Amino acid sequence: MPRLDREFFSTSAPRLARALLGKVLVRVLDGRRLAGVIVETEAYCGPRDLGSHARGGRRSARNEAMYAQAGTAYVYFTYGMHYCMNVVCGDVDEPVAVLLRALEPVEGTDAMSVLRGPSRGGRARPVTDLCSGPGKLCQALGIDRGLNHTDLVTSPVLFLEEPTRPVRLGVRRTARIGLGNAGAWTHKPLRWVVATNPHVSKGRPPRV
DNA sequence: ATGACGATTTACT
DNA sequence: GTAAATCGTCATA
Repeated sequence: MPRLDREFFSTSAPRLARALLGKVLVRVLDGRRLAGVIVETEAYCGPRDLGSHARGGRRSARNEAMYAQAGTAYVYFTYGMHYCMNVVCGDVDEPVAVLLRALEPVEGTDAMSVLRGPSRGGRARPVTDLCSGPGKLCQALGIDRGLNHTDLVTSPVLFLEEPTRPVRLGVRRTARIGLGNAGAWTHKPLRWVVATNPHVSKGRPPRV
């Protein structure tokens, strides 16, 4: 399927967050394709956004990728044990990005299951537990700090594609998950969810 | 140098 | 529902 190009990513965070729903995230690992349809995203809207790592214009080694060109991956480590992946958008030096929060696995689910590790009792994980959260999807696709700054437009191992088939969408917007005190930005509807899809994160069920 | 905390997940009461 | 796990980053001194 055709890859998403630079132009696709060169927009605002809210527009990209909406546009990414239904697109396919592909990770090539050991020559195998691991892929999932994006079903949940969050927009981070620049220096004014008090929920963003770039709030107040913060710029450091950790969030440097947010300032790169559209189509760059921003992967960061958090809580001492999890990675989260963003797709950078906007212009160079403008720190705006979209957090990928959940995928519906479509290729390589067996490999994802291994990467996620055994669930309680050693049984196989339900497929809905493979990529239903920002940390989970990074673990399931083998995404870690080594992929920070990856150019999703040109990389052979991490990129985005159009879906093979049209995706049924029932899009809802809610407040973002897990923010500390983000002031007036805490409750802005900057999370996009395919509400009817069982692979969304458990953070906060969307109203249907 | 030190301490608080985080765009989370999991297990346990 | 509550708490533990676990460590890099950032603010404060």
